[in-house]
Amino acid sequence: MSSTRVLLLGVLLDGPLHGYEVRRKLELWGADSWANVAYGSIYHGLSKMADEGLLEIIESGKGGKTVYGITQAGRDHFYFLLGEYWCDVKPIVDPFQVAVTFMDRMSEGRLLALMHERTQQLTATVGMMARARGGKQGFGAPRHVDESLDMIRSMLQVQLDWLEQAIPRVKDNDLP
Amino acid sequence: MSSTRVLLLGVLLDGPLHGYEVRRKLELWGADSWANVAYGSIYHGLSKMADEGLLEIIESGKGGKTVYGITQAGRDHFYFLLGEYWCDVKPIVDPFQVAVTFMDRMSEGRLLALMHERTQQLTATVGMMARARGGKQGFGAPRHVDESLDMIRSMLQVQLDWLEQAIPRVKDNDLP
DNA sequence: GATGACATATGCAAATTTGTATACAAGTTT
DNA sequence: AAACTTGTATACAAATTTGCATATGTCATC
Repeated sequence: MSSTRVLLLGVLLDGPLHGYEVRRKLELWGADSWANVAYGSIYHGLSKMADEGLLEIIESGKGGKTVYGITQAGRDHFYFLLGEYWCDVKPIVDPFQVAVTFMDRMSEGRLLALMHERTQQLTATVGMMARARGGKQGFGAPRHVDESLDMIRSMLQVQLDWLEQAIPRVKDNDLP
Repeated sequence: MSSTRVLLLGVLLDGPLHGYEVRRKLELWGADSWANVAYGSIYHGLSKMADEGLLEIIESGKGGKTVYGITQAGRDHFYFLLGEYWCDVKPIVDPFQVAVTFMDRMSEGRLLALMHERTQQLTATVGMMARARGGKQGFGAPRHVDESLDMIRSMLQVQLDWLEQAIPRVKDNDLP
């Protein structure tokens, strides 16, 4: 199961919002770099949870915006899910590892070229994230959302470190 | 988009297999700890890609097993996707960061309890992964799949390191 | 006041994923 | 050998996600 529901419920804890405001808040938090919420899913998620009684429709804009608020059942469910997310070690989904899995399917030349290319991409991304740090508070984002971004940055650093030691190994035919 | 397609195509590179064999191979590679392939999706993915000409049905078992092989179009598509996975820095989806995002929604007591609980869970998981390292080669898994598991272990270590420095900060009211 | 460029805001069909039900073979216990 | 557990193997309905199509508002500029 994805994290869409917790995110939607969590965003609504402080008061009713309509779909687009939810989206903005998630963007502000940088959720797109550590969660997987396609913005199209927001509207489905909201209306589904309203059906289930976790949310209620505050203002049904016929043709316009629909404002959703969280119900007590919704709050309860949120705290239940939150507890799970804290306790359970769920798998971290890293698309790069799919690439690594098939590193033996390419010629050494192509592999090394791609490894260098990725090193550059990663360095740029990590640098950008470091600079972006703290820039969101001005727009009302809580201070601790930066903690998530720091962790993501460290995880990208793990990829960088791996590349750094793997490149010489590939050259020495120690890998794959 | 998820990584189901590359994984299925990649698993079939070496020769035709039926659905359950694909599943076993992915399990052997430890794919469930860094990818998100529900085993139910395998059958859909295979038959869909067969429709699209990326795979071909080698042996259509009416009522029994269906064996799929990769076509040239499938190989081409695989290498195209693989290039993308190497170059593009796609978001790492980490469910724990959802938990961190809402750390300000709990009492300090409960938060600290959950942080300790997670520290323990993580320590256990990391230990298990360290011990499991290398144990799969005996069953025909390529040596470099361990590289993925190492990276995942390091990423879990990032969570541990974060917790270690965050716990005192919470106690000092420096967080959230 | 027309034009264009953006930001705001939602909905939906098509594609995908999930969880579970099903079936049968093989082994093993009683 | 009947009654079980376990492993093998697939399919499917229901739920979810995705990418895109569709409006509408607004602000500047010519």
